Formats: sequence, C-alpha cells, structure tokens
Amino acid sequence: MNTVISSDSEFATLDSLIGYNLKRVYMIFQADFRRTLGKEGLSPRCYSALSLAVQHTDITQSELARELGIERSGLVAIVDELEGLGLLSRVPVPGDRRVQALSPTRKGQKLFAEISRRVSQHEERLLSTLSVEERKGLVSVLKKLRKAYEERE
Amino acid sequence: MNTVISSDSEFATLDSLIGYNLKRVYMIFQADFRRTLGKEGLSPRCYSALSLAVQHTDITQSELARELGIERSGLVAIVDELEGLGLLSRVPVPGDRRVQALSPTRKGQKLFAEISRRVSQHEERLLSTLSVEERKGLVSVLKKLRKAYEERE
DNA sequence: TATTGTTATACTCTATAACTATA
DNA sequence: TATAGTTATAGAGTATAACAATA
Repeated sequence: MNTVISSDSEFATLDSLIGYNLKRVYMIFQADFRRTLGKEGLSPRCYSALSLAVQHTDITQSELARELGIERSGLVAIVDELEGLGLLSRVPVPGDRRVQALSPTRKGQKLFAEISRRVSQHEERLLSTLSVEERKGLVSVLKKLRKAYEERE
Repeated sequence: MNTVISSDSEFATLDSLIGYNLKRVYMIFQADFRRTLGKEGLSPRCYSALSLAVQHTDITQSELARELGIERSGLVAIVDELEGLGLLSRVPVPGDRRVQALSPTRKGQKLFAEISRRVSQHEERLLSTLSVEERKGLVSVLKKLRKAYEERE
C-alpha cells in the first residue's frame, strides 16, 4: 500500500489560524462600516483620522500618522480629503514652520458627532451575538496584541 | 460662559472600537506573515487558497471563492499564480465542461507542508503574549462573528 | 544632519460588469 | 435562463524613495 500524504490534521487548518480569521472579520467590519455610512460617507480611514484630530486637537500630521500606524506620506491624501470636505484645517504652528497642526472645524466636530452615533450602531449590530464578557475580552486581547507588537519595535 | 463641545467621552474613543482594533491587528499579522515567508514567498491569499485546495482536493473555483469569501473573478489571478508556480493544476471535470477542479501537485503539497510550519511559528510568535485561554477565546469569538454574519446573508 | 510635509510610483487586494462556453 | 470561469477596469489602502523647506 502506497503512502500518500495524509488528509489528517498534520497542519493547522486554515480556519484555526488567527491571521485568517482576523482578515475575514476585518473585511466584514470594513464592508459594513461603508454600507452604514453610505456611498457619500466618510471612509474608515478618514473617520479614524478625524476621530483622533477631534479628540487630540492640534495634533501634527507626523503625530497623527504615527498614532494611526501609517506612513506620513499616506496621511497626506487623508488630510487633503478631510480638508477638502471642510472638516478640518491645516494651521501653521508658531515656532516651527515645518509643522502643520490639524484643527477640526465646527462642521468637522458636528459631523464627527453625528457619524459616531451611526458607527456605534454599526458595531453594536455586528457584535450583537457576543456576550458582554466576550466583547470586553475581544477588545482587551486585540489591544494586548497591538501593544506587544509596538513594544517589540 | 459659552458652551463648547466637551472633550469628555461623549463618543467611543477610536481605541475602543472593535473595527479599528481589528484593522490594526490584521495589518500586524499581514505584514509579519509576509516578512516570515520572505520576498519570494507565497502571499497570504495564495497560502489560503493553496491550503483549502490541499485540504479539500478537487474543489472547484467557484466553491473555493465562496469558501474564501471573495468573488470568483478575484480568484482567477490567485489560481493563475499558483498554477504558474506549479503548485496546483486546473483539471477538467467529467460531466460538466464548465467546471475546473483544482488539484494540488506533489510540489504544491510539499511546499504547503514546509510553509505551514513557518506560518505556525509566525502565529506563535505574535500570540506569545496571550494565555491559552485568551487564544482560544479569540479564535472562538472571531469564528462566532463570521458565522453570525454569514447566517445573516 | 535630521525632521515635516509632500509627490510620484508601485503593489496588494478587492469589487463590478460584461463576456464565453457550457448547462 | 442560469452557472463556471474569465477579462477589463476601477477603487481603496498601503509602502518606498525621493524632494524642498525648515530646524
């Protein structure tokens, strides 16, 4: 009898990989976020950037990029878009003419407040099958993974 | 005294959003996966497709696309790449000439086995700060979220 | 020399719509 | 009519490498 490669669980099945499951669930959240805010709504990355700009007024672009975990160069288009929508402004910083501080406009603050409510509903909807403990555990574990990685480098 | 928009926690802070944390952790896993398999290594999506093809021999392209949660059209390039690398073959299915079954080659099975070991190490490395319970809870919750979404539609 | 913001460019992954050949 | 595979195209998001202005 010839030996064939066994169909047994020599290897982790795809479904048991955290990375794969993260990807699948991330895609679900991402798509639902867009559906929730609609065709003309803010993209996830613009919402994230606006959120940090509102909650950390006068943050610089470099700081914001680091906070979001993306490159400075990638942030330019995001800030361009938010500024184009009149949601925030680039303002010069006295003392260092290289820096642009990001200041949310009143319109930006108002829109952020409105959108945030819908974002909460979107999360609530997707998480509705989880118990309170499961939700807390999920956030906690995701933050722990982020922190461990950031401390590594 | 004028009322200003309070900096208090009226809204969920960005860091407390599951969607945002999912994105950040997904990016970490994705980048580390690529670093682990190297410049010439399989991409995450090709590894996923090969994994399912190996563990579900003669799966059709449509079935595989559905299993991966992507469009049939998107799978074409993935199968092209895997076939180009000699890791699997499109084989005709008797009885329905529309269908292509995907059959991993011996080389594909061997490479999958080798790579899977490295993928396990990559996951182990990233998850090393989590307890066994936390890991189990994470997979379980991610699967639960996927399942709930898939049952919804 | 180093940093901030910027541009140009390329890469990965995905979706939508239309086509063809089969059924 | 419906399905499997395919193509063409576009869109979102990211990174890398270079640059000018400023420190």
